[in-house]
This record gives sequence, structure tokens and C-alpha cells, in this order.
Amino acid sequence: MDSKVCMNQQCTSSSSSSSIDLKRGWPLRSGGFATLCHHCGIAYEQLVFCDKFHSNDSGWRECTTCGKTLTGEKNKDCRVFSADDGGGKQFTTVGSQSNVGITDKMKLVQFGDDAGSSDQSQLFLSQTDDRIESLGQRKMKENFLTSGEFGSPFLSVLNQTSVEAAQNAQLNEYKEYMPIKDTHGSSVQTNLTISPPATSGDKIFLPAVVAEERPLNKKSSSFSQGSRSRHLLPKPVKSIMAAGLEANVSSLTQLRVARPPVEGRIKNQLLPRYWPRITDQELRQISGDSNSTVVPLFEKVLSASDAGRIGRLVLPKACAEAYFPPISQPEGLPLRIQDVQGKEWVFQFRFWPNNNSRMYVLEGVTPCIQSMQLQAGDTVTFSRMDPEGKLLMGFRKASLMQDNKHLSSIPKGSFSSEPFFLPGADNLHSANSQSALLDSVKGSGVFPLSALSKHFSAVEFGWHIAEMNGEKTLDGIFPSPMLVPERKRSRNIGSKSKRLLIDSQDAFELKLSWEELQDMLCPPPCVKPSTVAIEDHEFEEYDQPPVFGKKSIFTMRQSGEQEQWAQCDSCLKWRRLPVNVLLPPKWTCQEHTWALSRPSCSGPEDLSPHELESLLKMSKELKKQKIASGLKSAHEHESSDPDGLGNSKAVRGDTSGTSAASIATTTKHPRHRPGCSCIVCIQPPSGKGKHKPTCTCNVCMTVKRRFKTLMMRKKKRQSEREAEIAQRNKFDWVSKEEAEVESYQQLEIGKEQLDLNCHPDRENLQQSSSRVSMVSLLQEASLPLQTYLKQNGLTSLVSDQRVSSGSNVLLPQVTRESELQFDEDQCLSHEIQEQEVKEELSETDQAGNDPS
DNA sequence: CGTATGCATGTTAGT
DNA sequence: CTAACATGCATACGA
Repeated sequence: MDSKVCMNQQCTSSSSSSSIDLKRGWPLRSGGFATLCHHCGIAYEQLVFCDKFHSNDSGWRECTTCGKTLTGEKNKDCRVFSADDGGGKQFTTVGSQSNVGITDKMKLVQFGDDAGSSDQSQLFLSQTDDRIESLGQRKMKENFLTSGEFGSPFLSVLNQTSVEAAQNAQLNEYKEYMPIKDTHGSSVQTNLTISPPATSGDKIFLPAVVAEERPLNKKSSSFSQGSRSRHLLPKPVKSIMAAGLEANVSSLTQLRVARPPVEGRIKNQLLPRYWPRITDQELRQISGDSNSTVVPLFEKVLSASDAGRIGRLVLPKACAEAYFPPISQPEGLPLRIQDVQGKEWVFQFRFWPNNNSRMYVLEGVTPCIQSMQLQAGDTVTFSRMDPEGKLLMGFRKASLMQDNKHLSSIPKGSFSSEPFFLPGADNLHSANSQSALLDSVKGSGVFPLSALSKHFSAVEFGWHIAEMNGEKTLDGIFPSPMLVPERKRSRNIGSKSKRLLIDSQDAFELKLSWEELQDMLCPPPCVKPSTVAIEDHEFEEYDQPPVFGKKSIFTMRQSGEQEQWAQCDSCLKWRRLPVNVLLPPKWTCQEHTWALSRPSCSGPEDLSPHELESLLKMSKELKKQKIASGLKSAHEHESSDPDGLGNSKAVRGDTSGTSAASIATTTKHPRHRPGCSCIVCIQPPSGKGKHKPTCTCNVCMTVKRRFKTLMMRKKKRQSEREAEIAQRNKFDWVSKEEAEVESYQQLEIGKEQLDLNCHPDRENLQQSSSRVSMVSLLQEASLPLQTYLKQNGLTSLVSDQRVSSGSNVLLPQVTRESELQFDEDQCLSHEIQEQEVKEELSETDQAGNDPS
């Protein structure tokens, strides 16, 4: 007998000595091997990958790990843990497919470490084996036929598996269906024939459940579902496999499992997003010490409509038809619901005809929704308490879900309320999420049961017990658990418009990405810059746009010697480089041409461990400061200008505020899109302290360059205007001041023809078309605007800019520009930069259209 | 006139 | 391409 250590740390027996008798296990369709602990009755799956194919519709040809259909060849990418591996390793492996399922009905699920001290083990009973299912269904049928009791006789029976005495009998039965020796599966594959509850008059009949055995490789027979019959083949859906794989990543620290329906009728219909994600701890907690068992049915993320005042909660069709009483009339049935506090809710479960189909809704949910303070983005979970047949209507607040990502421990007796988190990048396209979530963050309330979970206060998790109209009308369908890919989970939060919004966390990450991007922007190589001086500061002017380079760290020794450090992409060792070197995005030691003796990756690092540590630490701190100052400035920014800055904020993708800023188009940047690398969009967030006055980062350099160009052009145009005005003054047409205003008004007009996504080359073209001497322009540009204005006789503007700071014509803008001192505390704010670019471009446009 | 209701329609994900 | 679903909208209803 091969014994393995029970990984259930809640096992009442000595965890080190409790064992699992493999003889008493049974093969799973996943290819794994389920076993029971002698002592705690918890089942674990022993993982067997790759060399075991589990059945699909057409046979045993699907890799249990990757989900690929194989033709007798092992998938080399899969991890293989032989069932014969010693040391219990296979029990601690977070397997891919093994995560696919937990058999609720057996109440066997036990994650590896409830105390959470270990990050290694989560043991899952595999997705319900059809053979188990067949037994279960058979038992269910038997129970149903004998007792006629509604509810989950199957569950009730299987719950007994936690009792030692029951195990033997059951396992004996399992053996009948699941020859242990054949871990590839038994020679039969089971399909289910389930008839939904049918009503006859007032009486609701229980579903007839028939376990049907059939030879392998035979297509499962369809079954009738009355008027709603469907052909359901309990095949392992690929998405399920993928889900399991994906979920592995998070499963280490996140025990919330999505549990696909076990039951064949809905197994292939229910989208993963509706799979209930409830931890086993939660299940146990809810069921308490009673004999009742909570069966997660499905869950739904509330849409705006669901959570709105209209009070209609759209139910997933498959769920409604599978788990709720069948209704033939659109009026449907009332459902009585009561929460843990005894408060009772009554919903009307009904449907609307829709495109030859039905649209199921729960009506009258507003009071409940409001009572729970649920909002769009929050999740409502429907479960059932068996054998009573009560419905459990749980909810999870979407608020602050991300905060719990790190949680890996589930203290005994508390809810494991790790949220389903929003995938970072993936969320962006899933939008997996998000204004709704943000809204709920803002308005998150405290829910009764959240108090139960002091360790997880960030996520409210509550349960309501519902009884379906007082009648036991459920048809005994049992979802089995499974991890679900987070991306899928949140895919459909909100409507299409909301899908354009991103979670604050995502936005923040996105913002960081932007900032990281800044670090990667480098002056174009092999392009000699021309040096210009503005306000006593020398700037390098490049004719070509910045390029992406490898990120490096600049340091300065006490001696004043500057150094640049970069990490080899191959060996990850840090190499010292000259400060003026620009590395390609991908760089390795072999390309370290500046080294005295060109090192190879095998060579020692240029830094001692201590130096490296301090280098990285310094870099990290710098980054932190950058982030902090960015956030601070963003907040300051937001509070100081609640109206006008939304656009630029959106352009930056900065949604660090409480409201969900949209990446969508803005009026100022009509063609801006995420990922846009136009000059506006690559600007750093505004705020003081972002960049030092002497900062020579590419953004600052670009900004300065733009500023200079702008000023040059402005002066050029001014001088032209002046000439015109002087001519006009001869005829006394307009006053000098009016002419000045006019010139600015023209700027204003030109702004409307802005193309912010102009091609970088465009500027060069513009510059090349300049008829003015570059040297003279540079000289002019070097002068402060005030000087320039004085020189050009625009004294009124000079005085204006001193006096007026609140005028919202264009003057202040110019003033601000003129006052920009790069030797002061910051680079230009984003808005100013933006404005400059606009003006610059508009001027260019205007110049291009200017017949003169 | 405000709200509730039922249906229609547009969008999206899944196949 | 289609089913599902979120939501818009017209109508009904009641205060």
C-alpha cells in the first residue's frame, strides 16, 4: 500500500502521520488520482500529468495539463508527476488540470494549507470524474426514488464521505465504477440524462436523473430536457483546461476557486464567468457545523442595469434554466429570500421572450441590492443550502479586491475572502472591469458578514439564505469547483462603454509603464545634437525623435565621476558603461564594446554584491520618489483644476483618482489612443519635482526643444505681425494692442486645427521650411520672452503678464511659457507642454496656410 | 409627470 | 454567425 502524507493541516489527526491510502482512491478524468485521508476524510488528487490522457468526447486523447488533443504523444511542455513519485510531492504540486475541479458534492475539497503558511500546496480534487458522477447521480436517483425528497440527495449522501464509516461503503461503490488500476480511466464513460423538474399542476416533480454508462468512444447520447432539451456532452472543455492552467498562477496565493457545474446539463453551457467562486473555507463557514452543505450554483457580476434602480437583475440563461425552477409563463414565479439576519426578500423570477429565446430576470432586487449596498461590478453569488434546498445568495464586493492579492493564508474559521482580482494587463482588454469597480470602491459599504472575516476586511463577502418560494424545486445540479482564469472572470463587467474604462490599479500600473517608458526614451543614436542655450541652460537639440533604448542606471561617484549601469539581457549581470552610451533595447555582454576587456556573460559582474545592492536600492528609491511625487502631483493637479484637466489626465492614462478616467478620446486629443506615442501622450505627469531643472531625460529634452521651437516660431510670427501692424498703423486702422490681440486670436483659431498625432518627421519638415536663419532664431529663442517682447515693442504684454495671471485668453498661456524657467524646480507641466505643442502645431498649420 | 414594464436593439463573446 | 445579454425606449400606469 502506498501511503502519502495528508496535506490537510486541518486534519484532526497528526498531520504528519495521517496518510492517504491509494488503494482507496480512484482515478479521475483529469488523469489524476483522488484519494481520501483516513483521518479527515478529505480527498486529494494525486496528480498524474501528460502520460495520462483523460477522456473527451471521442476518447482519451486530451492532455490533462495543456488541454491539447494528443495523438498518443506526450506533451513535452507538461510537467509530469508520476503517481509513484515519493515524498508526497505529487500532493503538493499545484497541478494544472488538477485544479480544474473540486467535487462539491463530496465535500472533499481541501486546499493544501488552510493556515496559509505554505505557499506550495493547494490540493484539489480533480474535476468530477464522470465515474464519480455516475455513481453520484445514481445515488441521487436512488435517493430521489426512495425518499422523494427534494434537494440534493446526492449531496447529502456524498457529504457522508467525510464520515469514516461512509467512506468505505462509498469507495467500494466507486470501485465498481472506477477500477483503480486503470488510471487512464475506466472502460466506461458516463453520461448523464437529466430531466429538469417538471411541473404538473401545483406540484413540482423532481428531476429524473439517470446515470448512463456507455462504452468508450461512443458519442454520448443526448437527453431530453422536456421542452428545453439539449444535447450536452460532458467533455472537458478546453477553456476549462486553460482556466486551470491560468488559475495556477494565482492559486498559490488565492484560494478562491471557480467551480464549474458538475452537472452535465449545464456543464458545457455555463460560461466560466458565471462559475461560482467561493472558497471551500467559505463553504464550510457558511454551512457551519450543521449538516447542511452549501452548493455554489453560479454568480454574476452586476451590470449597471442589474444594480440600477430599475430593479431587474438579468440572469444568465443557462443558470436560470438549470438552477431555478422552470417557468413556462413570462410572469414566472416569486422567490422568497431571506438573509442571514432573517430578512426576507421576494424576487420575481421571470423571463421575457427575446429573439426566439428567453431572457431571464429577477425583478424587485433593488431593495436587496441597496441593502447590500451592491453596485455595478460587485458580484452576486447564488448557491444552495442542501439538503434543505435553500438558496444562498452571496455577494462579494468588488471594492479593494486587489488589496488582498497577497493574502495566502486563510485562518481557520474565517472567510477566505481573497477577491477575484483584476488582472493587470489582461484587464486592460478585458476591461475586465472597470468603472463599475471603481464606483464600488468609492461606495463600498460594510456588510454584516464581512465582520466574520477580519483578516480580509477589504472584501466584503456576505450570504443570504434564500428559499425558492418555499418549494424545493431545484433539480439537484451540482457545480464542481474549478479555478477560473481571472481574465475571463471579469471580462464582462459593465457595458461596452465601461469596458473602455480601467481599474485604478491598472491605470496606475499603466502610468508606471509610461514612466518606465520615459526612462527608455533616449536621444537618437548617431545623431549629433546641436546645442542651444535657453535661460542659461544648454540643451541639445536633436533633429530626430527619441528612440527607445535599454534602461540603465546612472550613478555618480563621490569623485564626481559619472557612470552608467546596464543589465545584460542574457546573464542579467550589471555592466558599467560610459555615461554617454545608448544601448539598444536588447543588450548583452557581448555587445559591451566599451569594456577594456570585453566581458562575456561568464565574466564576473562589474559590481560587487554590495554595490549592486546599493545600486538597485538607489534606483528603486528613485523610482519610488518618482512615483510618489507623481501621485502627489496628480492629486494636487486634480484638486486644483477639477474641470480642465480631465483631458490631459485621460491622455496620461492617469486614473489614480477615485473616478475612472477614460482612455477614450478626449476633446483635446481627439485621436489619442492608448499606446499613442505622440508628443503629448509621452509627457510625464505634471507636477513639481518630477524632473530636476537639469534633467536631461528625453522627455525634458523634447519638451525643451519644443519650447524653443515654439518660441522661435512665435517670435518669427510676431515680427511678421509687427511689420503688418506697423504698416496698418500708418493708416490708423487698428491700434497696436488690437493687432496683438488679433495675432493671438489667430493662434486660438489655429488651435482648432490641431493634429496632435502628427508624425514626428513633420516637425523636421516644418523646420526645414523655415525661411529664417536658424542661428538667429536660436539666438532669439535664447532670450527671455520679456526681452523679446520689449524688443518688439510689445510692452503691453510685458506689463500684462506681470499683472494679469487670471485672464483666460491666450495671454496667460504665453506668460506661463515665458516664465518657464528650466533652472527652476521643474519641467513644464503636462498641460503647458500640451498647449505649447498645440500652439506650435497650429502656428505651423497657419503658417502653411498663410498666403503671405 | 414620474415610474414601471415589456420589448427591441445593439454589442459582444463564443463557436 | 449566433446566442446571450446589457440597455434603450416606447408605452402603460399611477400618483
